[in-house]
Amino acid sequence: MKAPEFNQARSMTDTNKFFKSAFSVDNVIFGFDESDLKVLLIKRGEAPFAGKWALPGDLVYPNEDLDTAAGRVLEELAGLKDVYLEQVHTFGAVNRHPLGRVITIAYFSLVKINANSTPIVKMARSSSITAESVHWMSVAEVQKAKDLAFDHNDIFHACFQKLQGQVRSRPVGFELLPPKFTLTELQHLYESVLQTELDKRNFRKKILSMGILVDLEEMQAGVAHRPAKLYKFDRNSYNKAVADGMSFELKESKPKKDKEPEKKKEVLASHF
Amino acid sequence: MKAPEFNQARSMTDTNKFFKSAFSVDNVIFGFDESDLKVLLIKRGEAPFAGKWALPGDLVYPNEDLDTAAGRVLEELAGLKDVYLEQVHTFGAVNRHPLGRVITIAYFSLVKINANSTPIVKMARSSSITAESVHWMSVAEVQKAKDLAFDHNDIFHACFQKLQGQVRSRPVGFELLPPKFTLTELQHLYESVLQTELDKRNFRKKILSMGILVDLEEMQAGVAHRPAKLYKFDRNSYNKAVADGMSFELKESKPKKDKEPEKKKEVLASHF
DNA sequence: CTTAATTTGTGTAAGAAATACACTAATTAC
DNA sequence: GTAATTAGTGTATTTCTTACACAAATTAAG
Repeated sequence: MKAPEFNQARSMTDTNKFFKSAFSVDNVIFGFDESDLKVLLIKRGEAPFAGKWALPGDLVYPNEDLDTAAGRVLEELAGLKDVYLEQVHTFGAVNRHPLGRVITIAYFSLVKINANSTPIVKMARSSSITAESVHWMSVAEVQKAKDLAFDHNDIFHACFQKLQGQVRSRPVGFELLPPKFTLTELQHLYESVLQTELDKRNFRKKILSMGILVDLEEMQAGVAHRPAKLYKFDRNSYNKAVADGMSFELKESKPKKDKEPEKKKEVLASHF
Repeated sequence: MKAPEFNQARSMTDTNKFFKSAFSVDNVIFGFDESDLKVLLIKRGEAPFAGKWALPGDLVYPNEDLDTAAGRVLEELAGLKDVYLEQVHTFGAVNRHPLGRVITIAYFSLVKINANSTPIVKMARSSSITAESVHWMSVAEVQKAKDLAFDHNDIFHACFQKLQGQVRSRPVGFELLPPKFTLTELQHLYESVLQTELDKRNFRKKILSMGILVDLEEMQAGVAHRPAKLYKFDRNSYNKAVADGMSFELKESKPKKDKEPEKKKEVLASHF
């Protein structure tokens, strides 16, 4: 496995062989639409895997930092800058790419779909990302179908798991919401990401007790029912609260109204 | 790092700029010695950074998986196989390596220093890792000095943080202990990794209540005081417990016997 | 302009988990 | 056999988590 290939490579006159490897970034772009968690996928226009859905990604330029490359994918694909971006894992199985040794650094990013009329799916002309089409697909669907190109099912899975972990322990959920949001929207977001149900009163009590939301003294407009208060996330308060030892962890689950009480309750929060 | 190969690469005719890059793995190898958490470092024998301490690492062979490469570093350096290994983060700043574009995938691994007379620091003759010497250095020292080669201070920091997180939420601590251990040893391990003090009675209550340790009905030998019971970690019980919703999280801190009660108590467990 | 439909917003009691804390028991070294 | 050292153990208090139901605000439809 090691020495032979290596020596072979070293003694080869064609030094290209040894360096016939490259690295790419792939980006699992999450968005939250009304009440559904979605991922942005591209339909591949060329081989390999032509016609298959895949994660947007690109080779990293020789002079480009990894985070920059991941951000570029987002910008070229959707015209979005300054987006929450987090590196997750590097996938480097020898045969993961049919055309050669390409390892890929996986990122996830969080964007506000609703923000202001979704400029998404406007690929820059200059982009080196080739896609036949671009589509927001529901996370549940991607999870079920497991039909992405390359090893992108694994990558998606790792990134979604990472997102779930982060959302439970860091204030990243807000990145998926518009700046002003209602507590119900926030709760639905958590429910989508954690794929569970939460108790309304307990959720509100907990999140408000952290003192990281500001009541904007403003009401939701244009809804056909009692309007909700609008809040925003306040990063300063958050930083202070953390410095004072505030701890965040969402764990609760709604009672199952099924037949029996089943086994245990604690569906969530099985750390360890 | 691997100067020869790399120079070869640089001198090659620039057929393909995209492939003029390489990837390496770097491995933060943790060990627990009596009561001290340590890291295995190498002293570099050649430029760049000759004479500096660095993390052991190597270029990844063209036909080698990333995890395999990280494992190989361990094996060549210390003759250790089947060691706990976890990928942490990929560092790819354009100028992180003075000789060219080399991104590195960082791993941490957990080894049992005491196990049976520490075969560590016996570099395989065949190894392509060049080091003048190898040394177990205390984590605290590395943290304080911040004097490692390349961007290895950042890498070390990321890996140590990851270890701290994992140890709080997964049963990885046992990888640092011999198969049979006392509860006090286990507690000291946690204290070293989390850099805090824990309350003896609460620690025992908690860890025993999880039902993941087996009392070996055997006593510590060769100590000049009351001998302690020996335990081992039982992975089956652990898996069962997790399936039943058992949750692990270590949070407590010992009372400070300082002057004042200071601000808050909860020094640990500031997730979020 | 009344009624139906929808969603918001709120409190409390019971149970579970976390925390703080100090002395006796077992062993070896001298 | 006495001193030194570390192991081992229980409880009360406080804090956090959980379970749970109804009145208030608004729009849409008749």
